[in-house]
Amino acid sequence: MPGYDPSAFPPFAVTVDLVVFTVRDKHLQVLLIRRGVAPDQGRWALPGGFVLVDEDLREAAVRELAEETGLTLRDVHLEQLATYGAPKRDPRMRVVSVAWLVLAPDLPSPTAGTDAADASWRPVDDVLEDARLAFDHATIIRDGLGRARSKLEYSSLAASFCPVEFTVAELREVYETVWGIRLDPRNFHRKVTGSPGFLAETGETTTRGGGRPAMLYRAQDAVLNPPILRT
Amino acid sequence: MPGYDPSAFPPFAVTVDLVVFTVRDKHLQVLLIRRGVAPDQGRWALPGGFVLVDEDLREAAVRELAEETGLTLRDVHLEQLATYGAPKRDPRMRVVSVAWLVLAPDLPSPTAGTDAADASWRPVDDVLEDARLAFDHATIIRDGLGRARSKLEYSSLAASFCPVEFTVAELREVYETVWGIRLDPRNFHRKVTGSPGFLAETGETTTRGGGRPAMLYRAQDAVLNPPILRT
DNA sequence: GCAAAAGTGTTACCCTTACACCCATGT
DNA sequence: ACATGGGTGTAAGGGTAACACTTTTGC
Repeated sequence: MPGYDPSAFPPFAVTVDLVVFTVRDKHLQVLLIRRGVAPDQGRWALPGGFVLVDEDLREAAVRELAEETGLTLRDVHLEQLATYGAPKRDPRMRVVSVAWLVLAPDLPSPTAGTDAADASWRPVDDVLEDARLAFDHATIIRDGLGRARSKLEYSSLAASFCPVEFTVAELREVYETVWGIRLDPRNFHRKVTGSPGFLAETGETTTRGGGRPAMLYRAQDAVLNPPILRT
Repeated sequence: MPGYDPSAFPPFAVTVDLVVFTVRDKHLQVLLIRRGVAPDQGRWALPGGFVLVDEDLREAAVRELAEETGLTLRDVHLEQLATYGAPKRDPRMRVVSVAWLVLAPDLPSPTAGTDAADASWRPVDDVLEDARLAFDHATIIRDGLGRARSKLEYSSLAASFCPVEFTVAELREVYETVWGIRLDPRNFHRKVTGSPGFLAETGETTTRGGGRPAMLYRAQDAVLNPPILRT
């Protein structure tokens, strides 16, 4: 492989696709956009777009996130998921797409004020059942779901689904929703409040949710060694 | 974003880079190739190359693996690592590289009979210290090392570093080398032989390594739920 | 007072850990 | 016989899981 010859390699288009998850109404939901043009016109697709000439991949993801949802890095967790580049995944041309996983809190109308008028939250389970998704986006969402589920186990990422200040019960609901299981509220409480580096007390309480006032916490670090209980 | 206009998006070159790890001489080693041309001439680099027009990304990784090392999917574990596309990572042009993690057994002369004459195994620790690596390949290797270390914990991937038939002690040496720790041979033995779906007995034994003959095993499934012990 | 949710105490159980001990080979 | 590594037994300790119980609010 001697020095590069511009005509020696095929040109690709490079895009970013965003798998934006949130927990809303006791369901894990993913942000989708209805395609207005062919191919796959009328189908749901992941938000995303082309990477610009002088733009890093993460920059492109952040930009598209802001353009299509109004969300910023202060609001969400963002990490690279995987890259998809099957030759015919887009029938028009050779497109390689770098997919990003975004975990967002259930903000009020996160898609308002954007140009993506046809964006909406859809329950992940439903979406993967019908699977009338554009391109290979069903696969990408499936991969994102797997990543999200496994990462909750050994990180404190669940807090990314919560507002800045949240209660232990709200955090527990995230785990229960994403994993589709029930957790013992008492053991869960002990577990997360006893994990150093996970939660930081705010000193304030709230009675949203009813019952005895609950302590409000903020997320603290990032990774924690022993996994969160699952039974 | 109306229909695609071929002149509306910038063209990229897309490559694959391979982070091939093996355990050799009690050290985790990575396969590197000395660059013969500018830029970064004379520096060590990861094996890799351009993705072809009608080729899937994984196909490209498999092809490059065979071309540069002679290894095939029957020999190794291969999984996508991450994608790197900083605008100036290659000074000549805009290159997006999809990196793949390869875990290979310590085969006899795996680079023989290939066109990559300057390929050689280098201890990962040394490589990341000097860091006279081409492009952003130090970052890629670091990411690959992190992935390999964490994946050993909750998968049976360690067996990918072993020959087809291996002893429990050989498997243990993989963990000890990759994690840089010592494991209790007796507890380790109980742990792995007691994990259903991890090891399959061959019925044969070997005395390589000395002492009492050791049972030979083959790798069985892929994932196992409880993590391997680390103390 | 009563319902509802927050949070604490307690105990059985299991898995890990540490290490004593026996087994089967080569020399 | 003895060294070397393979493999089993066993008991202490720590974390999990299940659940009784107390606390603090709203209605």
